[in-house]
Amino acid sequence: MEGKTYENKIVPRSEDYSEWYLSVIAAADLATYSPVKGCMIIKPNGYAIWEKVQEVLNKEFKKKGVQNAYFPMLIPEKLLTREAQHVEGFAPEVAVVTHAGGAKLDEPLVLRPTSETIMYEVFKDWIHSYRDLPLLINQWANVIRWEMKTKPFLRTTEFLWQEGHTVHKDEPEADAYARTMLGVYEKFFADYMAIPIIPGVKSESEKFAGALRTYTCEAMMQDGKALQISTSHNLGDNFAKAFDIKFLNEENNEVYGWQTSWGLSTRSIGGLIMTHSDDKGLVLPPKMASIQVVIVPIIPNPDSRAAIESAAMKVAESLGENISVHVDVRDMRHGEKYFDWEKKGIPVRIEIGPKDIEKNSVVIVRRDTGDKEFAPMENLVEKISDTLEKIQSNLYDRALAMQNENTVTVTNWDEFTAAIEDRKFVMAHWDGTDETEKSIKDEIGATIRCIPFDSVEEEGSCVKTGKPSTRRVLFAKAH
RNA sequence: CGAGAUGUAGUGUAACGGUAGCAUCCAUGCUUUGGGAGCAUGUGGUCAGAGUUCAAAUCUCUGCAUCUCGACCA
Repeated sequence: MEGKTYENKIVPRSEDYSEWYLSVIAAADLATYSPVKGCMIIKPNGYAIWEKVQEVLNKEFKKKGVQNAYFPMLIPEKLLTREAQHVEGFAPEVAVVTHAGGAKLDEPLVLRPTSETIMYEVFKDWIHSYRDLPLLINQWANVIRWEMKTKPFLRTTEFLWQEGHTVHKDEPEADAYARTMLGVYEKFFADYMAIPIIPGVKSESEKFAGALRTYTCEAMMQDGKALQISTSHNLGDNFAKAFDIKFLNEENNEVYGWQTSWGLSTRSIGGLIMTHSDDKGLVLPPKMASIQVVIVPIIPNPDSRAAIESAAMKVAESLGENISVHVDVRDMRHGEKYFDWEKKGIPVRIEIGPKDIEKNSVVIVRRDTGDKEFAPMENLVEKISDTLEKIQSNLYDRALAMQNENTVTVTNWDEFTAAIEDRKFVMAHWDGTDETEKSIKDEIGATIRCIPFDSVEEEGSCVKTGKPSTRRVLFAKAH
């Protein structure tokens, strides 16, 4: 991926949303372009966010009985072609290895675009009895999808993700599990990423290639566009039949397994950036920040440096182990340090200078609001913990308010097109056909993001065709 | 892959066919220090190849790359 570099300048959101996004990534030093087109180098600041994602999700997965494993990146081509819809969906974006070891391969190997096929090829040998079920496996991996157009985090040729794959004894259990895992994602986004999402079901045309049903988390970015930020699929017995995943049930009958798969990728970091950041740069929710508090010593003259820095260290120690803190002792002017940490999104800044030491207090500055206040040194731990919690909930509330303000319900085509052009999330009736969905997409560029779980059943008529409809679905332009 | 645009230090920009310059960044030194410091010195560049010309960053051709817009997508 080649492209413009932005150095330290943040392009205002109002000017160009896409450039703003790229400039925030550059300023916070999260990622950079790779010599390979479409790929991205995730730098330490960006990878630290991914490590947080891994930490939190692994904990949640364990609670649900999921075990981590790892499968090869190279998949024999004929495995990929086993499930008809799956091949059709992925064929255009698969990269293939044709030569290795100095010779042409007898059978080409594909670089995994997802791991259903290679996993299920061995799952069939792991499962013999209903007592082996459910099988709950997750892997953290990279995958390759040869996309036409890429953008850091949101869409890259190679990306990191976790993909969970399960086998169950019947369809209801599989469906419930797919829903459960979507719930894990929903909770993760709400509680950690501070991103409010709209959970729901994908329409037929938007569902995963090979799935019976796809559940999704859709989030609204600050430009009003939707981001599909994670998905969970009920695969039915489509793959089980293609890969011969069978077991003996309680009645001693040989039956097919019922499967799910669910994934969350580095795209979620893109969603994090686009949800909270501002014209000063990245804004990290405290629970996703590897550094939650930065202490900047204010040094009026070189002679006072040692004393003030040691005072700053003491404050850092006093915050204890539950708050991650960094003392910035670089040889820079403090003003420059402020800007540096602001663009990196660190939630709280503590300033400590001679006047503060004299008064036995510090200055606390919030990244989300910019609010500055003096805080006495006593009870500083409580004060900081409290501030971090406030920032976490404020970010969520702010994003939720934005989503609510920009979600509208419409009844006719004029209202519909006006709202879509105005970058709203639009709840509208739809006749349920692929043709109507496609014609809406072709005409105005909006797609059905999902049929929200909380969409109530009601009589209505499709905004495009006027045909009868039983519930409203969520339309929006998507990233 | 189709259509259009653009390629000059790390970055951002100048130069009629005639000495490649400015700013920033980086490095060094001094002075500064409660919100992006100042001065001095220094390192570093015409996308690649061919052609036209006394002379090419500039004109022509080819290639490559990037950007914007479409088709694809977690």
